[in-house]
Amino acid sequence: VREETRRRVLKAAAELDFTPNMVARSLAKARSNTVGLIVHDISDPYFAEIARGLEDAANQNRYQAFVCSSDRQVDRELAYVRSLISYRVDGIVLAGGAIEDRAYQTTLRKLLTEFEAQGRAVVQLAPQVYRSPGVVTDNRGGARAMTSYLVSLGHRSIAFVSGPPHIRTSKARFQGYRDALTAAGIGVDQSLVENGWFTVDGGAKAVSALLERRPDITAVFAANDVMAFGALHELATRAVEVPGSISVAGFDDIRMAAYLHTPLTTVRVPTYEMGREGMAIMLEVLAGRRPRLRKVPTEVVERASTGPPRGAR
Amino acid sequence: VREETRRRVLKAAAELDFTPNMVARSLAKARSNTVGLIVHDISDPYFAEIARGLEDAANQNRYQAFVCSSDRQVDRELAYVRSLISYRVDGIVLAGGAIEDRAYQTTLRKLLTEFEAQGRAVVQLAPQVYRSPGVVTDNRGGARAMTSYLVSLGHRSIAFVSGPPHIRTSKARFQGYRDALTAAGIGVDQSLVENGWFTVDGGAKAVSALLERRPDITAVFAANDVMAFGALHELATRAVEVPGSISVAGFDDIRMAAYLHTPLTTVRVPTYEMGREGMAIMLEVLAGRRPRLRKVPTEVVERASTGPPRGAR
DNA sequence: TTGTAGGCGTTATCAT
DNA sequence: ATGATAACGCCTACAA
Repeated sequence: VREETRRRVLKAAAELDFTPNMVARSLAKARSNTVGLIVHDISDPYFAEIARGLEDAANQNRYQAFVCSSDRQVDRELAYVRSLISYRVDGIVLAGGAIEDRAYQTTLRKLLTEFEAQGRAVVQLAPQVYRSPGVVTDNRGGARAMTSYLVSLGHRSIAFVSGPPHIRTSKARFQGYRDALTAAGIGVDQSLVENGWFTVDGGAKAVSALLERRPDITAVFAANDVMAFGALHELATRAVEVPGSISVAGFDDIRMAAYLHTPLTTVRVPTYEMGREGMAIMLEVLAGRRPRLRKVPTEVVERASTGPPRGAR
Repeated sequence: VREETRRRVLKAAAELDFTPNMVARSLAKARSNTVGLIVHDISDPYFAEIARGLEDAANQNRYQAFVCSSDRQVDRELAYVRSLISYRVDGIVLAGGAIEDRAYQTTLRKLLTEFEAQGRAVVQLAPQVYRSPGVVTDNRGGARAMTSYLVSLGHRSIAFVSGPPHIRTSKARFQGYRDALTAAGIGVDQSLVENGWFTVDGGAKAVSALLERRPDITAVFAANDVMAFGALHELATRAVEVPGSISVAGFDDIRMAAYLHTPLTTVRVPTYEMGREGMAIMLEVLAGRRPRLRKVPTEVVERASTGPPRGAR
């Protein structure tokens, strides 16, 4: 381009304060520079942190991100996927764990296969049944490590507050709990397990139910941090000492976890980084490469909410 | 439309599994059915809850929402606004408080005025200098009410953990604090005020600094809940009893506030509803109406973190 | 009721 | 290096 022409064009653009129209560009290029992020609930700190990571990476690459909260409902999830496809997003990031539902899975696979066939990208940030690149945490391993840690502290009656039963992540974390108990020669007792729906309130209620049923428990392992919050609150309400009387552990290491009155022992999941990484992987796919699904290791973060069982030593 | 034709079209559409192209539709209609939500940080629970409210309302009206975290930086904020305009969003929702910066304000006004001139909508969910419909909370009144409440409990040395100085919301909440102290015949002492940047960590550090400087304080009023979290944590670390030795109050009433070890006394702000309402207002504007800026009252929610000053009774 | 032409603002292609 | 033209997929308007 000749220098003078260049100058003239730029000047004219400035005078008419020309604003490029991404819609027209998207239509012409068949690329929209947008991503869709499907989460279970953007107001859940875990997903909010992932969203922030994804957004930062997207923004740095001149992408805009749509955020979609499905509340783990299959119809809403599919409606969002369809909508994102209509909007011709370049990629879809599945941040929540797979929902176990046959019909849903079939439809989802069909939609996403077709989507990818058009040169677009699907990235997962939690175990999905649909095969796609992404980065997922070792849910089972993390839960196993945490349970083993509690066992090593001397606990034998460890309650488990689980996530919703139809979510794959819930199942994996429960399996890790079972693995460790089995390995320690302690069986899994169903009366020690209660669903907390991955919510604060659910966590509080679950602990309440568990205490009624099994007053002998010395530790509570909540399958995510928000439920652990609820659990801690319920215990505080009942004036049960933590960790003196009951130890509490969580999973995810959301930012607030370190700032609780009794800082929470938990399994670290690098949420923000996963979000960033998710976008990076998407760009790779769009560039024609074929990154693999990566599994990031988890790590037990010991804080003040856990200790030996009461009566011990 | 004739019934048979209709059937034939639908059948053909199904066979070719036709997916409407929103990009093309947007170009043709000059309406994209998308909204941009600009927040300070989507991983901050306050904004995440607003986002969820907005998203729900958007979704129900077949809109998709872009989320943009500016970190309260003027350049990022403007870049996001420009980007959203490029993407031809139908509306922009400003969820964060105004950033006090002359050049930024001027540019923002220019961009948004032009944007609105094209039949698009701007909605504010926090006091902006740009005039637009929306719903904002009574920050000053809420802070005044909370401070008065603390005074009524008998407190005289009330520390204030403020938000970033260049944010209008910070200023309003500080003014409310000052109003109440002045009304009570207690002057504002700058050594009782410390910036906590609206972050958990900032809140913890601020309390730390305040305790060094003014060991005589009997109450801490944090200008938002996340800073109050940090404050509570710092106090717990130092084994300072709450509310026995020091009372703590927050602002916003984010969901977690009720679930802390010591449930937090705070000023309720209906975040989720504000998000929903923001989208509703936007649709009104787009429908040609001219809704006014609404102010929602705030309310002090008394919980366990506050009580009379130590020594009193 | 159905069919057809033009335009939305870009990009890509092909001539000049 | 530059200019002209045909897509991109949908919508609106008008004609048949």
